[in-house]
Amino acid sequence: MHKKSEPTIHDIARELKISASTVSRALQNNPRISLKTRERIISLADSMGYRPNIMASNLRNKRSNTIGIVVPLINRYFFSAVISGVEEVAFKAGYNVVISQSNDLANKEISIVHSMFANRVDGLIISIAMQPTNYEHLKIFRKKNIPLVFFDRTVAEIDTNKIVVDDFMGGFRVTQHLIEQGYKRIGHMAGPQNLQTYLDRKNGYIEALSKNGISYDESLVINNSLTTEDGVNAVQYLMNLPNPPDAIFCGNDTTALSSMIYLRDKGIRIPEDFGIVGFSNEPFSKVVSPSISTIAQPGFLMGQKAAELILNQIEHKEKSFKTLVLPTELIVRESSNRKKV
Amino acid sequence: MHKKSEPTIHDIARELKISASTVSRALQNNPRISLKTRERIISLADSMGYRPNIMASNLRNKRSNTIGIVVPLINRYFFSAVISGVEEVAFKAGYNVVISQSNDLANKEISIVHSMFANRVDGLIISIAMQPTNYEHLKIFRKKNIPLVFFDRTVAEIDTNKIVVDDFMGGFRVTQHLIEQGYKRIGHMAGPQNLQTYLDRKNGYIEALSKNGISYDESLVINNSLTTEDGVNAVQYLMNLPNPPDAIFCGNDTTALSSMIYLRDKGIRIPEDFGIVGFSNEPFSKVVSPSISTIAQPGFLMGQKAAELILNQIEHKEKSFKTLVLPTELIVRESSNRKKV
DNA sequence: CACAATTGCGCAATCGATTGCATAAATATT
DNA sequence: AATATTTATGCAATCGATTGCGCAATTGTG
Repeated sequence: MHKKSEPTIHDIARELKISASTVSRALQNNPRISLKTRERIISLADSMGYRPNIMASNLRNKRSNTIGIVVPLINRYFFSAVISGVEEVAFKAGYNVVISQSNDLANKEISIVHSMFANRVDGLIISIAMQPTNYEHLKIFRKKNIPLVFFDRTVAEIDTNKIVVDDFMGGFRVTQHLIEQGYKRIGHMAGPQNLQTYLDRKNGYIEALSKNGISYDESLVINNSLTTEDGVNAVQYLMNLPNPPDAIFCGNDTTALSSMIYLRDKGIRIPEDFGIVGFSNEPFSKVVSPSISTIAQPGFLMGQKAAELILNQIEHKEKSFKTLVLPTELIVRESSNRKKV
Repeated sequence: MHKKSEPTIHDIARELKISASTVSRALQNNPRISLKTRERIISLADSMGYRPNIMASNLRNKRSNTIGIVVPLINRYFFSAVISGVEEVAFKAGYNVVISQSNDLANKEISIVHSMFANRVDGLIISIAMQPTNYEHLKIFRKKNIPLVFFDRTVAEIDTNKIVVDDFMGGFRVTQHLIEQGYKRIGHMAGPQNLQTYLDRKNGYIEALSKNGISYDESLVINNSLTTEDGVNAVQYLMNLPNPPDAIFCGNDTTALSSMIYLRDKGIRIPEDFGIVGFSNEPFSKVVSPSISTIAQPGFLMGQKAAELILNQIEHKEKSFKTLVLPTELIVRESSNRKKV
């Protein structure tokens, strides 16, 4: 905070020998104040470099003009795209955005969410951490009726606004595409199965197999945390099976890449011998060689929608909840395109 | 804000038939309150689900417990890494971080910075927009003595804490490396020259040429905004010169990549016929093919340092300013490594 | 011209937590 | 036992902006 205290409406009032109420009203363009007085006030305020103390205003108005956003990791393309979208919409509506990252740890998430609550954010937008917990910290928001929006990774047992991409269709399309490309044994690297997102993708995968009369072989599905190392370990394991797969649908682009590099180093040709598809369309997936087929998730749009939803709840007291399902797009690139579609 | 108003210290006081002062002190573990009373208060506070209203506390204490951070674009690896570093340190110290992006537009930056001021952030960490302006909005912070830290893109005329990477050495090393690799005519794609960062890189480039007895040819230097398209246009232009370069030092990895793709499509072999080095070590530069040599900037570390500096100013009223110069690291990859070092 | 309606502004309480000073009670000191 | 000291708590002002209510001055109406 500032050493030299800032001018307040009282300073302006004293100078002009009027009351602080009048100053406050004038600055809000309240019609109860005459044009002449208002002009005197605004002109003095300008020359004094007056800036309203938003903390005081917020306290009185019982709102913080702030939206909280919690992501697993800020420094990840998809999440920073979402943040960027939220920020854009929120800023235009006169809101601030405070962000925090959970690092995918339940305890940090709980601590962050409590802090956001104590700061009286007007609403919270969150994509939950991988590490499972009981979500009591989030249920508080529902209990107190503070707008809450989940995006991407949601909590089924909490009824509120949610925005997800169509993970089921994403998983389905990826698998369908691999089948159409003539791959016969398709594995799947799934994420933590406590997250709906990853469950849906897997279900889409299973559905596509079934529709094509391919029996679902559970031994080809690996549940891991989708880190670079996990990717390597998983393909290594899969390729050592008696009957290894000839394609894999990876839960994200990171594992798609690390799998690809591992296989390439083993002399396996992509996509001729082995097909790979990722998920999320990280920027690198377009520029690596071979480029990686993947599912595009509209991160920026998702952020904008999340902000719009929460602003609706905050400002119009919208009561009904919806779950927005944004479309995903299959992007076919080299890593799975052996028929050169 | 909440419909059902939250319990306050007054509610606790009333229930316990004591004063709000006592409650406030007890919750701060003030030794003036007896253990017995404190325990009663804390236990009741817990059972009521009491959470202090930080806005009220902040108003009274004349601090916001909030650090503002402004970046050109959240959704860029380097900047989100910095944000991540700031967030980590700030959170541990009990501060919130509010972020905004300028989209490299001067007007949005001004608007954001004013908003941060009105919100009484305890300190501001900023990397300025490319679009030049007079920086009056930032000088206010100095005038009012609100801690201000520049990172990466700084303003020379404002005396305050700054954190930069050693751009000069970065530019120097890149150029030296290209020379050592036997490239003879080295071009440079420089960014907007109103930013010190890019000036320093260019000066490093010039110095390396000079040290190696190579005359500086201004026609090989292009000043642009370093977008993907700029990169294509620049190499296209350079390659059409009567005496084109055989290597280029690009101001960022984005242009290095787009240049590379353009040249590859023209049948020019990288690095055999033409050497390319970028700047910033974007994640993709490691995984593209050929992989791109670049300069690593420690974004996360920079964020941590920025947060430490500003917390020092806020909490210990540190008066002296320093400019931290973080080391850069040349990462030699395929795009410039024709001698296979 | 008397009364009503409108306009312009101020008083004082409020939001919730904090804190200097005062007071009361308990304990220590001589 | 009387005074000094310590301990425990309360009173009331404060941070800066907002707003319901009321009052006075101005303008309008019959």
